[in-house]
Amino acid sequence: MICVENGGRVYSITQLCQEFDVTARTIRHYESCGLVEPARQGQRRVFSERDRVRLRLVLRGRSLGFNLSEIAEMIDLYDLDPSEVAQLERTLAYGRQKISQLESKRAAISEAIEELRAWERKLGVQLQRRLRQQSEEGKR
Amino acid sequence: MICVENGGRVYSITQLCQEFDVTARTIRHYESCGLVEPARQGQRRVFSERDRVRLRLVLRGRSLGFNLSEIAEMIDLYDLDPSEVAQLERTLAYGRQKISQLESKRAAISEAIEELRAWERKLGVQLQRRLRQQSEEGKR
DNA sequence: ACCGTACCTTACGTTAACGTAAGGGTCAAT
DNA sequence: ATTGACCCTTACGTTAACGTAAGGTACGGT
Repeated sequence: MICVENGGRVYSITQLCQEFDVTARTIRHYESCGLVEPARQGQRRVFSERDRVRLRLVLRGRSLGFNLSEIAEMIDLYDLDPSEVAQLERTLAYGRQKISQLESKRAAISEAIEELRAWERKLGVQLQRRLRQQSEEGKR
Repeated sequence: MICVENGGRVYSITQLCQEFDVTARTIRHYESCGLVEPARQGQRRVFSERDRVRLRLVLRGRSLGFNLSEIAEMIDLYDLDPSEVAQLERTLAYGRQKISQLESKRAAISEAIEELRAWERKLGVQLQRRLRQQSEEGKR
């Protein structure tokens, strides 16, 4: 069931649960942390497209080993209107720090991938040897 | 203080704590999970080079958002001697699965980096504009 | 009128990954 | 002989991130 409200597509909590494979409890928890800010129709939460995007960002951050407060700081970078220059500079500096943090994480992952690939090649060779041995035994 | 025991460099718990910036409790916890297996001199733990490598792998995995049991499975791939071919194939399949998991994580990180970089460029432009405005005001 | 479904709040429970305190051993140096 | 550094075990405490149960609301369909 697709819902639209004054021009924007909106989502119920269970729709988002199904899309991202999380429980409602999880999304409500994220709301209580300020990670999403659904509107209300009576009691019910009404999630906007923006909420949906933020939810996706939260889940991505979570899978990368950030905790929810770090994630909050990071995604809050995207929607702020810093009036003071000083504030703007601090924000920019913080963002750059986060970028380099992410880059070193990526480097760590790349290392891990390379190591596992080397391991895989080694084990693949072993496996081939074993299989040939077995077929030799089969001929006798 | 550098210690060597029958040909191999060994480490005390505090040496590893300092090197990797973790507490002794953390390392002992990893031992209780089987992530490191230090020898003993009396009561004291004696860590080998292998333990040190494994500790490094554990910390890397942790920073990438894996839990300790996932990490255990992954680093145990490196030192096993699978006698049966079936077991070897299962192990290889598991390793390949982990590789693709890591690859999708890397892709997610790359996305996050790109988004933040775009954000940074945008904010940088804003900042320049503000600074020019300020210097204009200064001239008057 | 009744039911089922979707949704809500409140609040206690759980798990992983340690933190932290208490009490004790060993050994070299003063 | 005592002190301080380093290390140990045992065991309860803590935090984040939800899980889960209990009880209630709203509403479209039969």
